[in-house]
Amino acid sequence: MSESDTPAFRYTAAKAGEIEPRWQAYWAENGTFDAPNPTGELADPTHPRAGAPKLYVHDMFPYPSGAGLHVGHPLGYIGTDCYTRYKRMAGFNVLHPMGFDAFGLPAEQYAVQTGTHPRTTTEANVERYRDQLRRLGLAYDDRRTFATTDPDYYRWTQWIFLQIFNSWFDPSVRKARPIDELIAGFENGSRPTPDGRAWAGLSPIERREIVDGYRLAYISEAPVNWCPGLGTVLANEEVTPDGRSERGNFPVFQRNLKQWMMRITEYGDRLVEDLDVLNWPEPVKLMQRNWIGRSRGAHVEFPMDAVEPVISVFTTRPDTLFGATYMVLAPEHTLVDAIVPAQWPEGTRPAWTGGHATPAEAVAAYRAQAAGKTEAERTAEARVKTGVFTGAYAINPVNGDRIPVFVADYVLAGYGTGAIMAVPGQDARDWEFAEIFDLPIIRTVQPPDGFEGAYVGEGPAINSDWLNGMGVADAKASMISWLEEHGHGRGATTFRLRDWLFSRQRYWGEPFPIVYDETGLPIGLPDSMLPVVLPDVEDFSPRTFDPDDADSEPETPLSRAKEWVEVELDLGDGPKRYTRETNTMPQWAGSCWYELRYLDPHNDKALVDSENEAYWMGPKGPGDCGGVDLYVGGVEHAVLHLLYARFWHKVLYDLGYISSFEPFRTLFNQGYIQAYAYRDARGFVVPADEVVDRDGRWYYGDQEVQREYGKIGKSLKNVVTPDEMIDQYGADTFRVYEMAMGPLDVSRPWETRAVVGSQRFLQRVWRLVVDEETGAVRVTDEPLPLEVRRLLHRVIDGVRVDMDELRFNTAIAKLIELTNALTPLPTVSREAVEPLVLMASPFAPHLGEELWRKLGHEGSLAYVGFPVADPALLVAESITYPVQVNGKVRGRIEVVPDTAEDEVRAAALAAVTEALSGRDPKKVIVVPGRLVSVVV
RNA sequence: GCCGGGGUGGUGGAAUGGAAUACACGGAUGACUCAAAAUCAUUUGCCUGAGAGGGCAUGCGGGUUCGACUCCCGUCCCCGGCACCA
Repeated sequence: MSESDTPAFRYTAAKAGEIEPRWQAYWAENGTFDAPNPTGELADPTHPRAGAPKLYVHDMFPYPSGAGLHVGHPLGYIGTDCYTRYKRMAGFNVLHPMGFDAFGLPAEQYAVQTGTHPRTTTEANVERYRDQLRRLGLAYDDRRTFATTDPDYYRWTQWIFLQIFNSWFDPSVRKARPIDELIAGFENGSRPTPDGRAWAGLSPIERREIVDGYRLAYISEAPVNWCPGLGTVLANEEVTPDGRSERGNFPVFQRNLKQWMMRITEYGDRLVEDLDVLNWPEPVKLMQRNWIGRSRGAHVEFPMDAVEPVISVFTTRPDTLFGATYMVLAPEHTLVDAIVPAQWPEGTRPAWTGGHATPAEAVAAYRAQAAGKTEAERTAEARVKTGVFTGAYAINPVNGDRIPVFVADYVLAGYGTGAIMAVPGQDARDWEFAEIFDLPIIRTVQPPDGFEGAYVGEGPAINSDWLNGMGVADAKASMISWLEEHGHGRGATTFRLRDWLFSRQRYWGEPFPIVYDETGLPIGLPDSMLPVVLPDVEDFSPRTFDPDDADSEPETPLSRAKEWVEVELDLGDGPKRYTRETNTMPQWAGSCWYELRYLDPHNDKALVDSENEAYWMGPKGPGDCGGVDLYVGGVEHAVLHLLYARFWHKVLYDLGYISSFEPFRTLFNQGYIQAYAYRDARGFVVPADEVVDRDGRWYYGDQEVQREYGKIGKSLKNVVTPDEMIDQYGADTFRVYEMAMGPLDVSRPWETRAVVGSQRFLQRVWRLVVDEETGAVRVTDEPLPLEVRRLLHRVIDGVRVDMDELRFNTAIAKLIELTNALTPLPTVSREAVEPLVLMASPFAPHLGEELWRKLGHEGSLAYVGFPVADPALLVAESITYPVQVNGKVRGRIEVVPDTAEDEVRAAALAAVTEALSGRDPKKVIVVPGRLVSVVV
């Protein structure tokens, strides 16, 4: 395009490039988007929205990577920005903050490669992100921003850790309580110690060990996911189903290691139940329910016929107990050795022994074989059931039957009790195993006629004594009562959810506010010693290993900072030597509570002032959970972040620090912007922006290439950045395009060549106000033609509804319609243009401000009321009725509103006489205001 | 395997059980221009027809209804989650 030919005052990328930074500077100077708190340093009673209804809108904050933003990243941010700008205009006191999730692996890995300190790269990346977001015109309250790596922030992350460390879960009230209350109970004798010993008779160390066993944050030596390739342990949530690390895709091994855990399992019931009150997408709730995996059933005790130990099993189907024909223990089950007899019992079938001379040998061989398999191998083997007889028999408590006990790896050590009663008639896995080992199958629920295999459905109980004829639910309840009465078991609930592995062997994370004394037991530091600042070290690389070296030992980077680790402190009993905890917290820690800190970001007395928390996040009434009014982010956080954040929030609620018991009342998952990538014949990716489309085929130079659809990324050579789009079209055009592409929650492909449509729309809006040749404002005060006025009010009405429901694509379509209706009019009326500019401004805020100013207004439009439709004008002047004959439209009639039904009917029949071709209508349906349907 | 979500023009998408395809991209034609770009105007689901019109279309097959993209049953395909969880 040649500069000289373009009208001097047309809205172009260059014009946008001049307007946009000017308004961004104006907003920053005037603190336009600062939201007043009810109290504290951010209170402002003179603010235009002080005392107005509040709205807290919150985005999942970004991890500022070295690569910067691509066009996909800001989709949700633009969405919340449009929404909050609209709501602010509509009268709400809107809080919309942004921060940075800046601890984590990439900065550390980059640091290891380049020798730059992670803080240096992190700070540079954060600055770059701030600039990129600022250029988009996002309206944040900049006073409330922070990075999780700021010591002022992670001081409170550490403080919350200490609250969790200093709490225990009291099942009788189903909530966390201060650990001091537990200790007081032991001291005054109102609470017995777990093993019944008298508290007074215990040594201080024994007492500390007992108390440590109750803490919500605790150290355990338990099987954890050890990833030698990363040099760190990982949470279950960070391990893929095939047993590899989600980050880096290295093998993960089960190892017994001493690690910090959080007792999230205690919150299993509440985490499941409170999902019901959340306004979240159902798929996300379902994923959380599945992850937590609450199962209700019973524990049943099976005595052995020859030895002492009793085997406890968990079952969800106590009603099928009469069909339990054998038992299975996980290979790792601790009772296996205790029940194995010296010899195979008389008459043991050869197929059960695995060819071994004694049960001990058979079990040992099977265990060795099972332990040698990785998770991936176990899954890969198509789940053919394997196992071996232990030589032992148990007694089915309900009928006294003697049933064989097997060891098999289809029973998992980590779930339930690690042992099952096998009911092949009602369980597909047990059925398979029973067929292989030729074990008896007893049906205890009547299947439908002709049914083959394990029947897990509903039906009357059979072969089950007093249960016979009962439905499954009744039979379960009846069996549980019987078990409890006879001391053979009790109703029980188990969870798939495991406790949260909370320590990592990394440098770039929050240090634990924990030291160890000479006993080796952990001691929480007092608040006065926070923050525990991450020390500067020479070598911040974690020790990594050969990814397949399962026997390697974790080594934390902080353990090499000797002068930091070995410390003299006075913890109230005089100066003593202590050793600091050298693990760091996982990346999730910082995002577990950030929604609270935005409310009161500089408070150094508390993580958040309770009045401010109650104002922004408090429950709106009895039964309401409180929380952020709208939380927007990707569905990839459906379990990890969202589960951890809910857990911390509930602990803080239990301890009385906050009034909301859920962090995010409403959740919205935005879709992803994806992009096409192209590969040549050899399978190599070619730059997407150099591929041309000819007749439905794609060419790179003269060679044809194949198109695929997927993520935006460097390796796919299809990255488009917001900065490029801003340079080529301006931020407003980019914003409108992203919002107009489709519904916010749907993923869609990026298409740069379609962006021009959004620019044309903004150009037309601009042209309505400004003469492109002279720059003069061309708006008049003439009244609008009535038809256009009616359209204007229909658009206002529709746009408000769309905005409230985050349906920005249809809101923009309506604005385009209005613009297209105004464009051909001989004069441009202020009556239409001002509402149009106001309605367009959430999407194109810089253009909106500029035109508002040109229209003669002072200051910013951020607090000007959003247009309101006149209901009188929403009623159409006349109504067009389509007239259907046998479901097909054969004519139309036009009538004034409120025409009597008889009249409409007569007019309609007259309009379709030709189509009726003399036939008599059997039936005529008049839908008022809609259509007329004639049946012949 | 189980559980979700989704299949509408060349493309992104629109449609409280009531005119399918709004709005935009792309395409076509025209105006302006020496020309091109930009802009503006017209047009654009498919088939058929000179035209008026007619027929067919919301993955596929049924059903409910005066009327179905929308509700119900079956089926195929795509995307996502979980995966021996007793």
